[in-house]
Amino acid sequence: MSGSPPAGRAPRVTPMSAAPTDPVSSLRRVITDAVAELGDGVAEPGLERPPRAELGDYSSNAAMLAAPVVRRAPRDVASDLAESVAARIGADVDSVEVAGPGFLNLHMTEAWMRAAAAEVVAAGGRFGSGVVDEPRKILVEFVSANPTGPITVASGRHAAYGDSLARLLAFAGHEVGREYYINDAGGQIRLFGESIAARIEGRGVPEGGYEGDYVAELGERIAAEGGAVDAEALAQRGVELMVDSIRATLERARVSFDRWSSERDLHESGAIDEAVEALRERGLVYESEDAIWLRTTDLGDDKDRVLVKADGEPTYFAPDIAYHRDKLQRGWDLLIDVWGADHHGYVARMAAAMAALGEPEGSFEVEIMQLVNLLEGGERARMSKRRGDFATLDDLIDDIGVDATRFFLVQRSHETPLDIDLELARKQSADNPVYYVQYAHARICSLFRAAAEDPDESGEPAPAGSLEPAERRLITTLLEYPGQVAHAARVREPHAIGGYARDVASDFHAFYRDCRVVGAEPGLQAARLEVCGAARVVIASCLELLGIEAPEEM
RNA sequence: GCCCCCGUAGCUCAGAUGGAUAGAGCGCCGGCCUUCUAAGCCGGAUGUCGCAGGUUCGAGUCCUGCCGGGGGCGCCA
Repeated sequence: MSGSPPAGRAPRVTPMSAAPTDPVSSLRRVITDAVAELGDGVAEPGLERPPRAELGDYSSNAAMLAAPVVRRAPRDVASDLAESVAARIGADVDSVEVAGPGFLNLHMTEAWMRAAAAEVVAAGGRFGSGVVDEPRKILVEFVSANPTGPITVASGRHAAYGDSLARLLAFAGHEVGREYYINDAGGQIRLFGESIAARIEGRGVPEGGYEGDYVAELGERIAAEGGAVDAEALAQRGVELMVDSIRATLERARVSFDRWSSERDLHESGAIDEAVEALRERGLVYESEDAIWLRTTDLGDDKDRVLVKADGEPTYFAPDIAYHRDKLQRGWDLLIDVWGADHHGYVARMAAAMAALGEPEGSFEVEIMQLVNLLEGGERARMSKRRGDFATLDDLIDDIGVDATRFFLVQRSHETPLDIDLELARKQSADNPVYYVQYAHARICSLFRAAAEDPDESGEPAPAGSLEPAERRLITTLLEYPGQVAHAARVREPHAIGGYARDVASDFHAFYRDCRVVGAEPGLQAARLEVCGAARVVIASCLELLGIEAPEEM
């Protein structure tokens, strides 16, 4: 495999350069300013939703944080802050109350709520984006499954996670690249070629070789093409075909890459030798027992590691270092690698290598993925690429569809083992969270269609007292979105977006029950439609981050 | 032995710098369609947050030890 195939196309979320303002950020700023007046040294106050709606729309622990600094009782500080905050916000707040141990509870006005919904609609697809303080150039490397077999469900989880993470980081405001590293050199590839040769010749595959039916199919296909059939040529051609097939599967899953990097290229270009040389210049390389070692113990690893084996062949480690060096030389300042749990023991070594290359701490991260189990009536399927009995990502997509596949694969934190209940994933009902969220979106679109038939052209403002609790709750949840994005991006957890989307859908369905939209009195229909519009913006945005379609009707 | 992850409702899991009465889904029981999509909504039951200490005005969250589960510790990739 040489060269880089063109990147596939997937929907991208537009990154924003300037940090936008949003209603919640503005409130947060007011609190911060009020606290700053009390003196220095107070930690950044929190602004969150209180546990019960009666307590207010927003709650801050500012007074409790300030109390020890100014040496006064929390509730005492709180009452002063409450006055100051109320004055700063002005007409948008109904009241600022002191509650419990010293919380500041804010009750916002109806007008503020409705204006906030309008802001969301105005921001559209940009709402929630560009929330990161310090944008970085981040390269996410993920999947990178060996090109010796089809993409399994486990690799599919890497794909869904890595792709959503890349979308999320870009949306949050980082510059993001996505890359697949093809391990097209070394012993496994040799074995792969020998396995194909064996199948062509009708022999059994060699010890530890690849036995799946796809190997025989590859053999037939390559044999039909004619040309050389030695094991090395077979391996090369086999890898090419496998990579094509892997790319097709991933694109089907709406996962694309900006670049496919080849390990073989690193061998041929001399990049590996250069990397070893660079390490040698730093005095971290030595020879022992005919092998070449990297002194990783100086950099946090628990033993030194071999770069070049006694037989003169590089280990897997050496090209990996060369590859990471190349990524940095291409201008990325943070490399995020998504690895399987079985590579956990490799993290310290790679981090040591990065340090050996002189990279500052914080320029390399590894996200470790846990396994996926498919459940069907309690039965578990174990997945192994070496044998022929694995479950492929294509199989899963055929079974439950792309949307459900993507949603379920990022439903849990990537570092937690995942069980997928196929029966549930197949179900087209409210039990299935994918359809639950999509249905909310379709329902909103349906409302807009109905409203177009019966438009509210009164131009009146919404009547006073018309903001129902369910409506207030929905708007407040929608306004959380920028914070949700910032948090999910910071902790590299796109699954949080899925959970949040479900909350939005749930609040929307409750709103739908309590608040008549089409046919409401003049002024109110338009105002409520604005809330629906805001909900549609946020749900569509969440779904896009997850690579899931937002249907207009179902 | 060393390192990493995990232990929260019957099940699967959320719980962001420590904050108010620890949440959701599934499952179970019972209700709701002559009005905007019932792929929806509402109500009900269930917790020594693995155990024991410690720090704190306050601990599921932080610290220490222990118990239990998973994974990793190759001149394989």
